Amino acid sequence: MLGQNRDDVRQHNLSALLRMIHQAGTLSRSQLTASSGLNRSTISDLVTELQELGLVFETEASAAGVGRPSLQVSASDQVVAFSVNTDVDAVTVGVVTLAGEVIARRREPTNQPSAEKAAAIAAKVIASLRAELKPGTRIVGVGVAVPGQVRVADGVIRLAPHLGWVEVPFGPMLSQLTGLPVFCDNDASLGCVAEIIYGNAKGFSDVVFLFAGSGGIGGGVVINGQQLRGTAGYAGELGHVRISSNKDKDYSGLEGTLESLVRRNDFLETFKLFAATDEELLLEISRSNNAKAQKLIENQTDSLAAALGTFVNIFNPQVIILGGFITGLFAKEQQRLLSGLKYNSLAAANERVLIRESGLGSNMLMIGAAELPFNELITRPSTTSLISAKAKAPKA
Amino acid sequence: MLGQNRDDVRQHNLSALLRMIHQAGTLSRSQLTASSGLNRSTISDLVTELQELGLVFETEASAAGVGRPSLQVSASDQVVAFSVNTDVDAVTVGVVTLAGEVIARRREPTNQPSAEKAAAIAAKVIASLRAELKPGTRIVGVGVAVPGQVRVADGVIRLAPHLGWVEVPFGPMLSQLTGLPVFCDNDASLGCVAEIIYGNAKGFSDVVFLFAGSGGIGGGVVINGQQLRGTAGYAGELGHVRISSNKDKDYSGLEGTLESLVRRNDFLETFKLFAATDEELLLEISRSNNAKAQKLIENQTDSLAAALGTFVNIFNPQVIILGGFITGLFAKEQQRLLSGLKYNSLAAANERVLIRESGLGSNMLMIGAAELPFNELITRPSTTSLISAKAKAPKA
DNA sequence: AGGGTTTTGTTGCCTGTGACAACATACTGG
DNA sequence: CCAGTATGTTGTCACAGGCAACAAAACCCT
Repeated sequence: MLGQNRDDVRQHNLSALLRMIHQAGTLSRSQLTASSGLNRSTISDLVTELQELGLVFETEASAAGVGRPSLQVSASDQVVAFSVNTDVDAVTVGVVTLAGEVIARRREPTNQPSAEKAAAIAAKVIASLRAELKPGTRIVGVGVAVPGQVRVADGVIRLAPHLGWVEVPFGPMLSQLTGLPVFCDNDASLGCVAEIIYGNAKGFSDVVFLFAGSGGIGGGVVINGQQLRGTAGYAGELGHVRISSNKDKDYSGLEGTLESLVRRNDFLETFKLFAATDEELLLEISRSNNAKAQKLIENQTDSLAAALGTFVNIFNPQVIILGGFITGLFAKEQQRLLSGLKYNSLAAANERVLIRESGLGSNMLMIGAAELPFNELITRPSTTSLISAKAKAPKA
Repeated sequence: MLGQNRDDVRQHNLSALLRMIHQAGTLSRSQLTASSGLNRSTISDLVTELQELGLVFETEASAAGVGRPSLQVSASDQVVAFSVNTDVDAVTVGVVTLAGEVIARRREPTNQPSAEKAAAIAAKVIASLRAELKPGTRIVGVGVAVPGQVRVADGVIRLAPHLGWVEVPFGPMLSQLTGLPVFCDNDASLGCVAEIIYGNAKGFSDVVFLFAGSGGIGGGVVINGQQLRGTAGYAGELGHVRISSNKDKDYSGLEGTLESLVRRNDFLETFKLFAATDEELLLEISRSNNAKAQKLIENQTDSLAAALGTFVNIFNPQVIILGGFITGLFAKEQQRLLSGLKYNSLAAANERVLIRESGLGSNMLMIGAAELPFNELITRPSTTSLISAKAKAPKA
């Protein structure tokens, strides 16, 4: 349907306003008027509708400046989404408000859970968090961040190597257990979205995101404001980009890739650590002073630079966001990384690119995953149905 | 301006219809009704407006089937764009109608022309072709395909290594000489667009295009129906993707890239040719039977496969279109290429990807370049001004 | 040949949406 | 307290597309 009829305009404008409010948290009506280009009276009408839908609320202005103070429009904190991150060592569940705030988070340690087990854990925590929600709170749905390749359309995990999941319909499973709509996507892609809305890529439209955790290297890309997903949702696998003729294989079995060359485990071995949090590892990297460690840092920095060069040539982004232990390489060997990047990319494309560290820390995936159900709501504000927190029959 | 007002709807629908007609050449009103989702009466109204703008014309149906025959709506062949391709050995200028037909083409041989010289040649040929246009013909503008990095916004060529152009405002130069609006873009990007509209990628929304000519390897990418351009228009430099630790440099000075490993000149040397057209070279590749040539073909096929694997991991496209001499590798070593691609990419992403040869031949760049001005017209059908072919004061 | 059926174009009317202008409201600053 | 400025509110208006009824042009069957 390429045509657009009358009703679509209303939907579009309602959606555009809600998106602005969601991303900013709070905006004045006059700001909405200015940045939407719509008439004052139209904004008034649309905001009233959003209010009636229970998605936003208005508050008196804290007058500052000449003229009549504009009403402040805020995203409702009575509208929430659950976010789930299934990782090798834990299942983490969060509650995120439409205003973008993480109001609860619970981490359930486990060890390489099967999909069934992870879904059961997630459903249990969701039920418990749901019971604690304030009365009147309504739920949009559940967003799941998975370290692996996800078929976004139907929530099937095609391959999550560290979890050992192959072709698992995790989305439907969790939906069955919770009775809520569930949306799944790759963790790094969601991290990228979160960084753009609330983090260090805020406001940028062309962003490359690279996250290096214990589960290898994941990537997320946003181009012209749109998430790169590809035909089936498997795009953006930046860790599996081949940059070397090396025969080392990565976790997905591919040779000479970024993930096969920039490895967290190499650092753990060199520092003689069995396990470490990202914070501990970053500290070790920053204060390392022996030759062997330095050599490792330099080699990995060079590999990272080669990959970043390729990304710059392919995407010509405004900013590259680094997350996980590779931020340590950036911090310690910034000059080497930047000159390597220059060396491996075209001048036209690399001259304006910014490199930044991830800015959201541990809430990143919670926020990113919640964007999945929120995005449904924001795209169709007046037709998406919300579910009451206390949907089950209350005891008399 | 995220908001959308009443007038935008009309523009949007007008634009959507014109785009459909442009791509199909001719469509019946009922087809327009069906695929736009708009009402019959609305279509009637919109088509009338497009007709009044002189962009389309209607003809009686060649009745086939029950029911009243639907009027056929065709793109006007009185509305044309000039396309220009500046290459190392020639400047080629074409005239393309809004229906997508190349009605004239002229090739002016030259030798590594300066930007000034190329612009002068192009302007001269445009003037001569313009004089031959049928009276009543109107011109949309000029589209230029350049083998190099182009800042799309203002038509500045940042670097065209083979032409030796650095930071040249070719667009403004040619606009000055012709008095027409001029739009520039990278040649391979335009080839990709052409293949999607009229060629072997017709109808696909996620396409990777790779063209290997005498000027190295260029790439074009379309994601979700949108051309990948990046912040400044330098995205899609697929030839400069690093796939090896090799120290060989490509034409832009980058090491270990696809372009440094898959080289036309290697074939010319092996076949002891000084120069050859693509057709001649493809013939040589297809009938080569000595061990040395075979080894070369296999090596280059492997390099190509590694790069394609990376593209599949990054973009998860529906189809990859190959153009230039690498189609010879695909034709001769298809199995090797496909299994190499599988080896170098994730199963989820590679399982459905198609590989095809370019289908437009020598008109590809003419069509692609013409899309640049046409796209302006199609985006804003009622406000874009067209220029009469005989704009100069006629002699009494 | 002619009436029935099907599909499409045309016309006039209707509804909903955003623009606009006039007015009301709420603040600052002298 | 009044001028100035910015914003919210209200009623009217213009205009785009939907819709229904009718006309037109083909096919099909008897």
